[in-house]
Amino acid sequence: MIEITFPDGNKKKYDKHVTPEAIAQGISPSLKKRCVAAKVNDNLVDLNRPIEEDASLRLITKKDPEALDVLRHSTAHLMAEAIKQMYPDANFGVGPAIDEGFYYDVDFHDVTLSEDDLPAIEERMQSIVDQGGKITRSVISREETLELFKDDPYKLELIRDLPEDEAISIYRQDTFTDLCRGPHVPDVSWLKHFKLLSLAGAYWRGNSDNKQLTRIYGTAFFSEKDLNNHLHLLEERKKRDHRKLGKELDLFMLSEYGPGFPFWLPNGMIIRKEIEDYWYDVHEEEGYEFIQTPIMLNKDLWEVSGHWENYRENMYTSEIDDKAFAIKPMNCPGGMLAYNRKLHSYRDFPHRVGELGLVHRHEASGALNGLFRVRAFTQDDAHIFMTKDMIVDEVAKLIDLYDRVYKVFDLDYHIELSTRPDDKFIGEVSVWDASEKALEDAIVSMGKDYKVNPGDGAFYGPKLDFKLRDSMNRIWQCGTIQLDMNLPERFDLTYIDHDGSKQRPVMLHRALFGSIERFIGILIEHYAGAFPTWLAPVQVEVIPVNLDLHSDYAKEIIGLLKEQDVRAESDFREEKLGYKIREAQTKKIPYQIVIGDNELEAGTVTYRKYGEKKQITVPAATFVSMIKEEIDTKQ
RNA sequence: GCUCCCAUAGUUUAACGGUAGAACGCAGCAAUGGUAAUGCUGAAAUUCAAGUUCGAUUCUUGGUGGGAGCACCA
Repeated sequence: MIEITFPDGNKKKYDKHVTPEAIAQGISPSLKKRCVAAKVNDNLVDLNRPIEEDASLRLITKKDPEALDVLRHSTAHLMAEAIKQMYPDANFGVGPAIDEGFYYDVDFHDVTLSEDDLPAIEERMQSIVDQGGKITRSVISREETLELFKDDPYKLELIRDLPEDEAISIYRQDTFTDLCRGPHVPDVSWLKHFKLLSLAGAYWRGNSDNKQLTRIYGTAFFSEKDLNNHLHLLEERKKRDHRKLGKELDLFMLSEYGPGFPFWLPNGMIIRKEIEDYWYDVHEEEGYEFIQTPIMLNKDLWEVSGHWENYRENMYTSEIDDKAFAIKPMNCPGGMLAYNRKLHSYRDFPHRVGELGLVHRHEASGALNGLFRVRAFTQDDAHIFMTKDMIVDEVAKLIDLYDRVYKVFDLDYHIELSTRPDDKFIGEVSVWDASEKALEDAIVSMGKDYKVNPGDGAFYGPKLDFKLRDSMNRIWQCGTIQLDMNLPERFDLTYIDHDGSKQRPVMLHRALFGSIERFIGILIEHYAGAFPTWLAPVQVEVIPVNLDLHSDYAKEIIGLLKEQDVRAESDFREEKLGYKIREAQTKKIPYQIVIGDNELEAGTVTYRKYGEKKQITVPAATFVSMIKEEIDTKQ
């Protein structure tokens, strides 16, 4: 007999070799039906895997997050089986479950697959499912495995990399056998709701020196409904694509004359200026000073900063008067020069210096993507100089600031702490430990949760990253707070301490939006182009019912709004009311006002808010103060 | 940078290797209106370079740009 401990702490005796499936069945047949896999001593295993000794057991049902991974991994195998049947020469790389689905990397050799081939593979997958079949696991010897996969070069490579003493498991279903750690669903009949989505090249083992395989992406769910919801989400993301909306709303453009160098158009400029003004306001309140450093500086400076050595391939260079210059890829070196222009006292710390700095980086052509990845962008940078014992308070203050600003944009976030890399780092381990502790203390003091990424810090210091979640469930890294132990040394930064001695300040880099360009790209998709009133390029569209009778009153209303700096417009073309209303809607203007005889006589306006159906008539002055309030509070 | 895919008026798009067609937008004319498209008329396009062909938007090669990924991303 062995003893099984359940998640609620209950213990129960079972015969040796009992399977999780049998245990589930014993509890209730309906539970067994919902079970996908099990966690035995925290290892995810198949339901029919016998348990040999005392263990803790957690049954994984369809509701558990791990269950989707199992399902999707099994669907990847199903896809591989279908592909093997259709393309017998295909060789397989790896085929894991990922966040929203799965993929499998396949070497089709001389065959080039296109997206048009995916439906046929899907059909084959479906017919395999229709035939039904168990998925079974077996453990075989290394020699047997090597023999079994002798025609699969990628699998052989994976097998050779497995530790000598590790048991090698394979999974079989019907005609298909794959090297796999598992676990899998017990039966292919579980795999009903899947969809193949796209394909693209992917380097074998993620190394650009290796051959490129064809990666096929797909997704799978337990129910038709979940699958459809996910497909709708993907469609909605496509609809909100900032490149599409940016064109429709005339916010920005890209030209083939400047790949990766965005142009800001009048509408986009309004949004950008609002955000920058807000940034200056809020930082001024927080005690920041502002600078702007040159875009181009002598190569000697980049040698001091280390960029010439470490970042050269991403820098644009030029010559001035026979001297080598580089366009800045980061703002910090210029900021260091500004700091060093004079002596600093501990009394002036923390010394906070902000810069909306335009940087240029030569990104690989294939990396460019709308406003998300560009070659020229504005960092909302700041450098803060202080003493060691100020770190906790200052970082806490920053977290509070970030928290407030992200709320304004209705963006959730979580914090990740990246710590000292294992090998490549500068400075003393004890200093690193203290710095990491300071960052942690700051987070804790603000009552925030965080996740640790061990070894993910930059070589020059630990950092906090702020990962935003948008309305389409995507994660974006925007904010960052990084301690820097490198540049203060390289630029020999100092301050005068109490006792008159020269000391080295602590410095941190921080950005709230990261890149203004990218942040606006995120906002476009987050809001689906329907910006909150304070950001909207046009805030009010005034529509007269009859041009002859109501134009003057329309102009009067616009005058009232403009007096309060509300961006109001009217279209005095000879078009029908319905036409103008439709246009205001397609432009996603927050407020449309219709005025006719009724409004003219009563001195009122009839407004409708974007996204709502109801029409409300109020005195003109009431409307003005209402919208003014909404704009001022950035609702 | 790599693999695959794509490139037609300002925008979205149609055209077996044989006259480039539409919708929106723009301009002109008429219609004067109450919550998502009034009608008529007009101007407006084959990404660039080479090749195959009697003839190329269509086929081939290359350039440029874009997309999906990969790699990259202090």
